[in-house]
Amino acid sequence: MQEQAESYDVTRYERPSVTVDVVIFTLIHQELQVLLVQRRNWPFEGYWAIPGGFVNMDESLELAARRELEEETGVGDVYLEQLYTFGDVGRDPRTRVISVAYIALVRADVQQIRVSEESHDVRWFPVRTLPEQLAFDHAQILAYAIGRLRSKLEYTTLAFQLLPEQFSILELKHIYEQILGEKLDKGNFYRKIKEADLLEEVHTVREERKTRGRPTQLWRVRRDRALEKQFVFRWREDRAVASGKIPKD
Amino acid sequence: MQEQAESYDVTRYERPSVTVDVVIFTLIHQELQVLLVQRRNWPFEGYWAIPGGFVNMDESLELAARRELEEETGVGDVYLEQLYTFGDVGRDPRTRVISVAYIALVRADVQQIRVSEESHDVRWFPVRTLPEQLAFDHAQILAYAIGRLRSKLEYTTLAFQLLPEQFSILELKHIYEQILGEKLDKGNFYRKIKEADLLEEVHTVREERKTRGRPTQLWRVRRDRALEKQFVFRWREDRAVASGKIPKD
DNA sequence: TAAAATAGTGTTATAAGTACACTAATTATG
DNA sequence: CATAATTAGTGTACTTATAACACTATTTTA
Repeated sequence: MQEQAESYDVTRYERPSVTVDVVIFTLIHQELQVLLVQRRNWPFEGYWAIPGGFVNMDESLELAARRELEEETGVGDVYLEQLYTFGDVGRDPRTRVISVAYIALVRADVQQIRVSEESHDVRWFPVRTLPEQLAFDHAQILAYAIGRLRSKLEYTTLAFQLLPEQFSILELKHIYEQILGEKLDKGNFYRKIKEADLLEEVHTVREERKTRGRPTQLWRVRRDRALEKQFVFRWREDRAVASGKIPKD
Repeated sequence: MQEQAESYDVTRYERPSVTVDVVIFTLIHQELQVLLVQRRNWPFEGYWAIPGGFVNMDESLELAARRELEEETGVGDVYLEQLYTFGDVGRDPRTRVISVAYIALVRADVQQIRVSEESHDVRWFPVRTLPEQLAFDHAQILAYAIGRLRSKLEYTTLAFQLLPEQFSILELKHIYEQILGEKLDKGNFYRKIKEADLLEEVHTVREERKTRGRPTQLWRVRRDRALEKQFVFRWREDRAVASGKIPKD
């Protein structure tokens, strides 16, 4: 109510609690996975939930999300994006809670997950085999997050956030297939990623080979192009995003 | 902080205030306009601002936005969509305020704006001639809203929310041009909107003519198709949305 | 030396978007 | 009644992106 302030009194109104929830994605075993915590206390004791926590008075929303992420995974420098704010009245049985949801993408090779005091357990779940019941309205949040990730992948370079520093083009293609949920043509994919001129060859080989066949060529993202904020590698040239609207509970 | 609740105490933490701000768009004189209120009190006294207000404990965020909208414009049944949540620490000098911003689209023929007690004035501003200084971080919110509107128009039927019940195809084209900021080909536009099979003819004529030329054919949106939630009329077949990220203050 | 895996190239077909010229219908006005 | 003006289209050619799929080339291990 920013146009009101006659005699502004901070304590005049009862206030909702504000939390941030962070949907943390990664890629393990070439599969898209999401981090969930198992609740130790009422309500929804024993249920899996999206990690989250209160916003402190002296930190921005994004900072709160980064802190929360750091507490759960020990990971600092990651891609983070605001998803949606969930604020229906009955979504938390304790009190009125408004939750600003974020998406985080962390690299497969750097997760260091911890179990906090408030949780029984912390685990990565493949998005294709999530627990049937989640705490609060977290199933809805998660579904929305996956949809957003899928659609954003089609017009951004977001996929690289999930890959290690060095990767092969077929691995990159595999990520796109995982998140888009469809097979892509190998030849077309090679052509397109080459045309984008976004990658540079890495001249080391991976490990001792055990399989036969031509060895995997490793690549990394060209620093100079990645820093151009304008540049994106689009798998499809242009594509619509899922509607910003969300289904009702 | 939904996974914590050892001995949950509602009063344990200091809480930020939560408001909704509603960026209200309409079309007047074939131009895209936005509703702003002029603040009567400190801070930013005399500055123009996006209308908004506190979220009550017993209403959802969307309901709060609808209430706020109704209070400022008297309009009830409109398109409403959550835009983004702004929560930086210093954005309101009075106290910590987290603001969930919404976009509303109202029809040009139904605005009944009122001046509330807290405002000097309420006015529609063409988006091309906005006040130079806005209150708080509202310039940023507004810029983000216009960008979102522009990109969503390309893959939804959203434009119809701005038109009166009856309209001509050239008027529809004009809206698309206004919001997209580019000229569109007349022939291609006719072809495309006809193919979509979304409109039905209205057999009344508009008013007494004063200009010569073939009279304007009026149309309205077909009820049966508009209700299919899946259906959208895309101006371009597919198009990317502006990044969900927002520039820092 | 053959099999297997990566790393490509070539070609064709389809569809969507763009640009622009052109036709047709209907009205007011001199 | 002729003409200008305005709405309402149609026709067509060009370009580009996507998709499908066959084919070649390279480099390794067994």
